[in-house]
Amino acid sequence: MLTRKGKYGLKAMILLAKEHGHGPVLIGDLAEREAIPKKFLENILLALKHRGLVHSRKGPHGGYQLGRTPEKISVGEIVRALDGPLALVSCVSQTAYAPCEECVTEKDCAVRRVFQEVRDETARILDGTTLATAASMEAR
Amino acid sequence: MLTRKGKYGLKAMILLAKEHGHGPVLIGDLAEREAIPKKFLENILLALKHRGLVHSRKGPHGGYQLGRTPEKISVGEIVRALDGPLALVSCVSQTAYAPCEECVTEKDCAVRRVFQEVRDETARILDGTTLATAASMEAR
DNA sequence: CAATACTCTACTGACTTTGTAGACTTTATC
DNA sequence: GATAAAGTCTACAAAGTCAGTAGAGTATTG
Repeated sequence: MLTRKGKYGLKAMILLAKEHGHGPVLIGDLAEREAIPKKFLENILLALKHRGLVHSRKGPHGGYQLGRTPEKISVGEIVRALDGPLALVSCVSQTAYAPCEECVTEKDCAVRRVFQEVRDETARILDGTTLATAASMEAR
Repeated sequence: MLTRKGKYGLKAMILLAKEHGHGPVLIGDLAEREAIPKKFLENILLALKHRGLVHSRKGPHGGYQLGRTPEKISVGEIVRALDGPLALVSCVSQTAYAPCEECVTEKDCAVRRVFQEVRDETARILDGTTLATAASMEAR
């Protein structure tokens, strides 16, 4: 499941993509426009900031902006930053590989092979979709 | 994430597929061969039984067998039975659709569109892989 | 300096996951 | 029909995760 954290984060990032080039947006504005609890969104944006996906400015006229242009930020990056690896089993994760404890024969584990394919397709879609694409899907 | 329940269930089912036609297999044997806690596996097999994916026989010479031939049971069915819907967001689930509470404009929600595609690909792979295929991936 | 706005850590309640316990039912065999 | 084998079912518990809140701290503008 995509957690609320991930969903909220994606929605906020898409909104920031739409506002890209128009100066920083306040957490409060983001929270209100997307109906996200403000304090929760603070945590989310902070995590995104630590990954360099957003930049922030404090003080009056502060707020958040995308860390890169919308064309250069993928949905996959955001999901990984907030919800962790895309892989459904750790033994097929690219970003957080870990062998299954009990799995002796990883090489020919059918579960692994099938979920490797799922991961690859998921990554293809999510890493192939940028914020620019996502933003353009929505009516203004 | 695929839960342990799902992973254990898949492994047990693949083993049952390999043993298909050779009579019932004991829970204890399944548990030992796949290093699954026996009591936990009981619950898992029970859930699979309630979905008709396995048949059981009590008493001496009892045990579990597949409810259908390995060609007619998909990995997707097993995952759904044990871990629930494949969709990462409820608003794109085929088996358990539910609109996002906060989402006003479902029609042009970019998150939804992207995860719709992910769900469809995931379902294509998992529903398209049968236990027969999975079993044949593994060396005997 | 005062107000604005982001930063960071820690906490909490609810829920889910991963098991375990134990009493019960059915079936085969002697 | 007694006995042992084996699955059935409900309930419980510990640990972990999720969703959200609290509050003190820091940087910036004017």
